[in-house]
Parts: sequence; structure tokens; C-alpha cells
Amino acid sequence: MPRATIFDVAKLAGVSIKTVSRVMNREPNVRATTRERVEKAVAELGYLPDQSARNLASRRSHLIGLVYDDPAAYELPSSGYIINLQQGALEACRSKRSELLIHPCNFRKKEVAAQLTSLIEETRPAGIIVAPPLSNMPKIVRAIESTGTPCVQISPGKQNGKHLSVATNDREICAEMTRYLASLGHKRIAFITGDPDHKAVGNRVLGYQDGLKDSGLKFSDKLVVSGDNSLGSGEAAAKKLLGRKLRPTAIFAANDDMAVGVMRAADRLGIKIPEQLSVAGFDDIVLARQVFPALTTVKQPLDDMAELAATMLLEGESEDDSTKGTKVVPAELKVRESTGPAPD
Amino acid sequence: MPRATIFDVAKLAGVSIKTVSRVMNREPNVRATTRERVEKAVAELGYLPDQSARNLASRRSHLIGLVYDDPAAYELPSSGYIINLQQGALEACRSKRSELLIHPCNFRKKEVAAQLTSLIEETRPAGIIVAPPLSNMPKIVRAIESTGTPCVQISPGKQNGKHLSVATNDREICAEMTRYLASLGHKRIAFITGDPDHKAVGNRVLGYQDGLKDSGLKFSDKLVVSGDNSLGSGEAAAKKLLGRKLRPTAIFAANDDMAVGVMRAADRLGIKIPEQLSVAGFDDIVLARQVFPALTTVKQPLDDMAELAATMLLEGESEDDSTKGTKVVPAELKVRESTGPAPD
DNA sequence: GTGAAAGCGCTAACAC
DNA sequence: GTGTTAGCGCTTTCAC
Repeated sequence: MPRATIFDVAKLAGVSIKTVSRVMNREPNVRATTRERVEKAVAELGYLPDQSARNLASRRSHLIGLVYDDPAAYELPSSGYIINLQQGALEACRSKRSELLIHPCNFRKKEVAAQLTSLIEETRPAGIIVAPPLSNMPKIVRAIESTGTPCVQISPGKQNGKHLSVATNDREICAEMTRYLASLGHKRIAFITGDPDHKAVGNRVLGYQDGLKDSGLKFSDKLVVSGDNSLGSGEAAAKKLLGRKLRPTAIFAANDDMAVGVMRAADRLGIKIPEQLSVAGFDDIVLARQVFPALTTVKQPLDDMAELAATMLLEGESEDDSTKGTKVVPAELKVRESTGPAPD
Repeated sequence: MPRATIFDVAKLAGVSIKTVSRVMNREPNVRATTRERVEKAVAELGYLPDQSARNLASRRSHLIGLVYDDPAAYELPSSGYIINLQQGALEACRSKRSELLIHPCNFRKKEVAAQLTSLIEETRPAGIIVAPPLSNMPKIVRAIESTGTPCVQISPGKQNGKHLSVATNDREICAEMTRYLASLGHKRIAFITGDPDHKAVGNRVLGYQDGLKDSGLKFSDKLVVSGDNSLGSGEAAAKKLLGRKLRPTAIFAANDDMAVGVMRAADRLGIKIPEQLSVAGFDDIVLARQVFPALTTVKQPLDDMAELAATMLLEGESEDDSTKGTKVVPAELKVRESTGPAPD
């Protein structure tokens, strides 16, 4: 038995196909009783609109594309970050009868931009969500926008009234974490910076500096070591920091992977956490709760951010110029076991 | 400027649209010179076929659906498992001009089956890949197959000639891991079983028993404790095991999450790994290399398995009855730092 | 080997 | 409020 089409429903309900279409798309201008009749017919026939037909006729699909940096390009990539993004976007899609297309891509390759535009032109998604660090690369964003597809950037690093974006308060929350560390009596609080390609992460050092200032501590560039967001780089940075005669009593890393790297370095050096060293991270990916001691970190609301981004796309906010700009979803501190009072 | 359509290409190349279609779909019966002319026109116009139109006309999309257990339903879900699956499937999609639709779903909910069928009927995917434990639930598999959509099961637990599936040699490789542990001098090797919903994981205990036998060790059900695949359950199981007067010197957990739980329990009890206790896991998700000491485990080739599954779907193997059955992608041991010689 | 014509199942524009 | 009529850009069928 072939599937019911919009014609079958129309015939059964005794209306035209246009009316069925209106009911299916929740459009106004349908009398309540008519709507009910149609809904009854839909239920009876088990009618499900064919997305391909919808897409072709409306010249846009009900797909949302999620574009992010391909984890396969890295050594020990934490997948929690991506999963959180996916979950948020999926949540929004579920309530809006859409589907999510995932598209990891390696920005180091020449062909990224071309691949992105083909993907978009072929599937005609209703919109694209770009995750950092891709979201702060003009080349990428331009490629997407050149297709005319609405695009929301996640944490593009700096605000920009011309684009839609969703971010968190990286700087403020990092100041807060730093003040928290200081409040535990730490005087030498080190910071490990992240991937320079990832702009939003750059705002985190700034927050660290703010926090030091707020706490009456002096900033010293000796206490800032650079990493690249990878666990290994955190470990290397921590080795440097902990190898000194006067070593820091707390290390704040710009992301969780690097913070776990710090924990590993401490473990190798026989330094106890949190008794001899406090460690804090940023993101609150699952890994933060899988390691022991559990990592104190900043919960970046990636799922909420992605959900918001998807909702904006699905509700067509991009057409409305007044809404352009950055929406901020605030982060929060998650104090767990890896931080404690400063040693004497 | 509106996008080029198949008509534009046909006109420029001086052929009919059918010929363009043949070229685009790599169909036979096109003269080489004609093909070249068409390809030149395609390049010149930057023509990209509209997927929606293709899908509508051919009554099937070029989408592959990946269905897996929703991690959001769990406490500390390791996302590495899912990411590996996604990566493999994406790899196959990339080379076949298809896209991947991800669909986490919670099998504990009544509506799963209905949601799955709507997803499928609406998007008409070329095929569905079901991951465990969903892949061993008749209710789920039946729902998918009732739509007539080809389906490949990943690790369905037991073979079945009527379905397409991809699995790994769980049992054999677990025997190997057990023999390896025994070869290090361990006499009391414990095993933590996994989620009973997840059938393939059940084969792992069997392998453990085989391995004991091969090594001349006696099986004792005292040394087998049950878990549910979660980190917390591994920790709880380890606490039981390690609280005994005569405790095991090695613990083999049916997945990495539980193995990390064991490591955490040992950490809390002040038991050194691998000096006092060897720990082994299964899966080789990133977490295995993020913890310290790095976890000895079985590398389950999930990415290759998913890639194979997607390829089977994309190449239409499902139509060919002779290929039905289970394809096996072998796993391999990854010896790292968490296992060592048995203590005296 | 190639082409003409007839849909695929919807939405859009406009008439009523 | 509701219906009519054209397409959307392809694949399919079948003729040549």
C-alpha cells in the first residue's frame, strides 16, 4: 500500500490540498472545525508530509547544518564539546520538525570553503550553525554567507552587529573563577592560554587578569603560559610552571582538556591535587567529572547556546535585522574537588 | 543570479537533460566525448544538483540515518563512542556524496518506535545504521524495517542471517586480553560485566572465561561483578572487589567507562595502578588515553565498523540477499600503562 | 547511445 | 476562509 499523500488527506477530509497544507504548516486562516476534520484525516491515514517535496517546492530544506572543527585532526580531542553542541541543536530541531546535519571540517585544508558551499547548495539547509574556532574565521563565515544561507556563529570571539551570534560571558566568568581561587588564599595563580585560532578563548586570559586585579594580586606574565587547547599542551605548560623554584599554587587553564593535562603533569611529578596544587578548567565537558579528583571548572552552556542558535535559525530571526548581534548565555562556576585552600 | 539547473547545463552542452543526469549519476551508456562536454558545462556553470529534487523524483534521499542511544539519558556518558561511530559514517558519506543525519533516541520511552518511523518516512533516508544497544532490540529493528528502509545493525550481539550487520570479535579478543593478563602472572583476574541491555557486551564475559581456561585458571563467579556500562557502576563494582580480604590483582571491565571507574575506586582506596592492581577496559575511546595512567584496553574499531555499515547502505548491498549476515571487523589489544606484572 | 514527456508531492501566488 | 493552478528540478519510462 503506497503512502498517503496530501491529495488523499484532502479527499478524505473533503477539502483542497491547500487547506491540508495550511493545517500541516500551522498557518492561520483555517476554521477550527475544518482544521479538526483535516487532523482527523491525517491521523486516520497516518499521513506524513514528504520532506523532499516540501523542500523542493519551498526551495529550502528543513535541515540545519552544524559545522565544527573536525576532531579527527587532533591528537586527543575531547568529544564532549561537540556532543554538547549537537545535543542542544538536536533539542531545538526536535521541537521544530527539523533534522540536524553534522559537518565536521578541517579548516587547515584548502578546500574547506568550497566543500562548505557545495554542502549548502546541495542540501539547501534552513540555516547553518558554526562552532568555534571556525566561527571566528572570516574565510569560513564568508563562504557560508555567500550562499545566502542564514548563519549563527557560536562564540565568534568578538561582537559584530552584522552577524547573528551566540556567546557566553567568557571574560566575566573567568574573572569570577580567578577571584574564587584568590579567595582560597592563592597568591600565585597561573594561567594557561588556549589555541590562538580560537578567539573566544582569548577573552579568558583577559578575565583572568581582571580577576587578579579585583583580588589585589599583581599580574605577571611569568605566570601565563601558552597552550593550544590540547591535553598535551596543558601537560607541557604545567611542567614548565611546576618546574620552577617558586611554583604557582593554582593553575587555571583556558579549557578542560588542558586542565586535565595539568592534572596529569602533577600526577607524574607527585604533586597532590588539591592539597599542593589547585587546578581549574573551562567548559565542563564530561571529562571534567570523569577524572579524579573531579575538576573544578566553568560550565559553558554549549548545549543551550546551540539550542538557541538553532531556534533562531528555525524561527527565521535572521531575516529581521533588528535582532542581529550577539546573544549571551551566561556560564557558571562548578566547584568540585580539584581546588582547595592554598598550601602554606 | 539564480542557480544553474540541469536545463542550463543541457543547453550549454548541447545535449538533453537526461544525458546530464546520466553523467551526474555516473550511469553507463554515455559516449566519452559527450560526457566530457557535459562535465565541462557543469564546471563552467558551477552546477550542483539540487538534492531535494533528486530525492523527490527518485523517492529516496541521499541521507543516511545514524540511530543511537541518547547519551543525555545517562549520568556520565562517554561521548567518544558516539563520535567514533559518527566519524566512520561520515567518512563513507563524504566519498559517496551523501549526508549523515544523527538521531539519538531514548529506548526507555514508549514513543521511540513511532518517532523512528516518522523520521524515516519524512526524510526517506537511503538507509539506517543502528548502534548498540538499540541494534539488539527487536522492537527498534522491527520499527525500522517496517518502513522498508535498508538497515545495518552495529554489534547486534548475536548473528542472524536475515539482517545486515557489522560486528567485532568481542569474544575472541576478550579471551586474548585475559590471556595477556594471565601472562603477566595474574591469578585472580576479576571481570566487570556490562549493561544487560547491550547484548554484544555479554559476549565479552564469555571471552574472559575462555581466556581463563586457555591460561589454566579456574573460573569463579566470585570474581565476576555486574555493572551497567557506566563509570559509576565500574567504581561500585571495584569497591566490592577491592574490599575483600583476598582481592583480585587485575580487573578487566567490559568497557572503558567502567575501567575508569575502577581506576577511580583504586585511587580513593590508595591502591596503586599498575603496581598493586592492573586494570583493562574495552572500546578504546579517547578517555582511555586521557586518564593517567593511560588505560590498557581493546580497541574496538567502531569507526571502521560504521564506515563499513554506511558503505553497505550506500552501495545498496541490502538488495542482495547473498550478502546478508554479519561482517566482522577485528579488534586489537592496546597495551598501555594500567597493566603490569602481578604483585607478589 | 540519446531524448521527450510524464510525473514525484509538495508550496506559492493569486483568485474567489 | 478556501480552492485552483503552476511550477520546484530532478528521475523514470519508454521511444528512437
